[in-house]
Amino acid sequence: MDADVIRLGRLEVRPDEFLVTVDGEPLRLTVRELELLTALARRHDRIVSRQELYTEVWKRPYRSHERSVDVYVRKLRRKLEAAMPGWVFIHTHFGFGYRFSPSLSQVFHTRATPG
Amino acid sequence: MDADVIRLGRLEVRPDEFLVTVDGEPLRLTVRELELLTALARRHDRIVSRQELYTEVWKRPYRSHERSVDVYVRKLRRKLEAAMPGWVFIHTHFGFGYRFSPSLSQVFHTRATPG
DNA sequence: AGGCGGTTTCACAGGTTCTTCACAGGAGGA
DNA sequence: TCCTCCTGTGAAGAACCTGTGAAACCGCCT
Repeated sequence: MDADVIRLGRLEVRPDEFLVTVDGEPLRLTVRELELLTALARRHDRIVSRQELYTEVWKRPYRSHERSVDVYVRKLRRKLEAAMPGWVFIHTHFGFGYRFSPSLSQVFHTRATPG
Repeated sequence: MDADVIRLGRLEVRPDEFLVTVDGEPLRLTVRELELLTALARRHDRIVSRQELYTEVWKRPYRSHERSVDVYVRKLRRKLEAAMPGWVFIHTHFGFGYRFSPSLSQVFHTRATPG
């Protein structure tokens, strides 16, 4: 069932080993965080609904108004940002769900307003 | 229920993936916009009444004087025109409804009126 | 029992999208 | 042409969705 390794640039996810690394350095994640990240990474570059993520990770029926996915997206974003500053990983698709696509943040091109 | 892919020239609609592309580039649509475009594209080259579109997309009974379909046709036309300038996608059939048929705009052949 | 790390739920703030309205513009018939 | 009905369109408030900190909850260990 588990793919061996999901490699996305500097990020590596090894579900079978309960391990995620950035530049080879392990990321300290909890069980839920790891499972959600794995579910997202397996579907990288595709929009995935909360329902699909929830039923896969939490293994129970999804109720609308369920916010656990959002909360764990927040936790993942924080840890991923800390490990790779300036990168964005989890993109929100309003009304649809989330999409996992590591990409350099636009913010890095801003500068002080001239004049 | 959902057809996998609706392909119409440079346009591709993938309802199951919440995705529409033009020349492979994703189009940024909202939920309603995607649903209406999907409903239209599934019936391409046929005239479809507002009532049929409304009951399929909005999933509630249609009232005459309902203008939501018109408003969303406007939104779709704008985004499609931006993605493929010079093309017309949604044709109005006065008194009947709309028809989805990607076609090159007549405007491209106009010139200053002679005489 | 108390502490601890992790998970779930809650509440509110902040955004985005949807619906409705009002008026302008256009089409078709008399 | 004039009248009526239909469609195009911008705008505003309603409705809905997401971000987020923090409290509540839970199982485990000491």
